[in-house]
Amino acid sequence: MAKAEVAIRRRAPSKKSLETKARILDAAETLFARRGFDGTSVRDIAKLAGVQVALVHHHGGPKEDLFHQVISRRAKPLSDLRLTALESLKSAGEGLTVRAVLACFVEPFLDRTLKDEAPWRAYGRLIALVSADERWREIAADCFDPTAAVFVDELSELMPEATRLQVSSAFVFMVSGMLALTASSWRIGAVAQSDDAADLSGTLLDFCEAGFSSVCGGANPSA
Amino acid sequence: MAKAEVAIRRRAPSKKSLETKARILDAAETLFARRGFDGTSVRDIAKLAGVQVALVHHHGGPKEDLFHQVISRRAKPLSDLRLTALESLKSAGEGLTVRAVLACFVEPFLDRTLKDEAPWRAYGRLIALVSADERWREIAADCFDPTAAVFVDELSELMPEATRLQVSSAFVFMVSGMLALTASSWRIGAVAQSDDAADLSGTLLDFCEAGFSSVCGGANPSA
DNA sequence: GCTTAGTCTGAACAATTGTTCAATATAAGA
DNA sequence: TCTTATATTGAACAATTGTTCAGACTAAGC
Repeated sequence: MAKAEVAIRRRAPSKKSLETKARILDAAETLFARRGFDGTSVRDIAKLAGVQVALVHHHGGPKEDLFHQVISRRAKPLSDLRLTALESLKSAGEGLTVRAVLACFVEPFLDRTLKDEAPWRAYGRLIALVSADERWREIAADCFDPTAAVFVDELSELMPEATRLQVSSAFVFMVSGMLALTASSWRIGAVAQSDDAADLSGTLLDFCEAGFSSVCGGANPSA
Repeated sequence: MAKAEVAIRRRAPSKKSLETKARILDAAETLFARRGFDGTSVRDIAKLAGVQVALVHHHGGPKEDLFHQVISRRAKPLSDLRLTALESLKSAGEGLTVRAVLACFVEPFLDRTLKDEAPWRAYGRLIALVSADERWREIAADCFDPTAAVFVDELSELMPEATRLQVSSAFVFMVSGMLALTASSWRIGAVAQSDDAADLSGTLLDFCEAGFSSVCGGANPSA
């Protein structure tokens, strides 16, 4: 991350400067999502944010740091949404099914990236990009792996017969389906007409619930 | 595609020149897969191929055309593998199950991108990139949609209760899982130790067979 | 109100980008 | 063998890239 994070601040950043930084991150998020890291220039970001090129560096540091900041900015809130959903499900005492746990992971993401405001839509596509590119492995590990581990643990407890590899594999399949919905739902040809996001989300859960039970259920794993 | 494709040839290309072109496409494939379209420069490709920069243009045309050629070069053979597998399955008279049809689509791809030679591994990652980026929608439609349509048709016949949207959605989930295995199997933490590709391929089929039967089976779709 | 850390501007840097062109070497077709 | 279409070279083009810097502006903290 940028050295600005480490430097000793003698004055609190003004509200206006915080707004500027947010505007820069928003612009970067939009463009990185649309054209990828290498397809986006710092100048494009500056132009969209309505600021000078040097100001992007001032607030975001080198381009790679800026990218990292864009990813991590929404990662924490997203993880919180997922983990609190899981916590409240567990504290409910009943209904702790595989499907319900999967929903705690999938729905906070899809609710925002499919239906909600534009920034989250862009962020969704961006996550799909990051997850597909081994180049950003560190960023992905930093921002998403801890929460994913919690869910894999929970699922493993719910399906004690399954090996860790089986649960992890099924989890990756589910994540890939979730990201496909956000980033390339246009692949589902007819989907354009039916804009009911809840349907897609539900279909994904149907698909993955059955998939998990098949892969991680009590069936003979070697046959 | 390049105008070179349209131009009237008065002489057959020499064997050496065909080799050069193949070498350029190989280099482009490797680098595009590793760093994406924008992250790869024509000069990088030329250097890896051991030729002059201008020669890349001579054989591949503009960068976008070169990219298109790299994708389509292996698309035809791949489609043939899938379609002949499906044909021989159908002509066998029996065993025409959902899982068997899915295997006809998945296995020709995973067998090569997971186990086989390096060029196919790179190609697999490249397809994942193309599929995730709406920018290459035309290329993807050109190279893969026709074959995909055949399989969706076949699956729809096997599961007549399902709507086209349900089959398409499930199919997209399966494709996304398949691409995740090729391009980001590192996401499955422990997978590095078990290098048995057949296991992953089989796990994906288990997962998707159950998913299809859940989403496209006779269950009440609106409840 | 003064001081100055922090914000912002405008311009410039060197490096790299995709593409083009004239000239040379090579080999296919007569 | 001779002609010439094609393959290949080397150099150059203008445009864009990420980054930096000195100076002007603004407002936070005394």
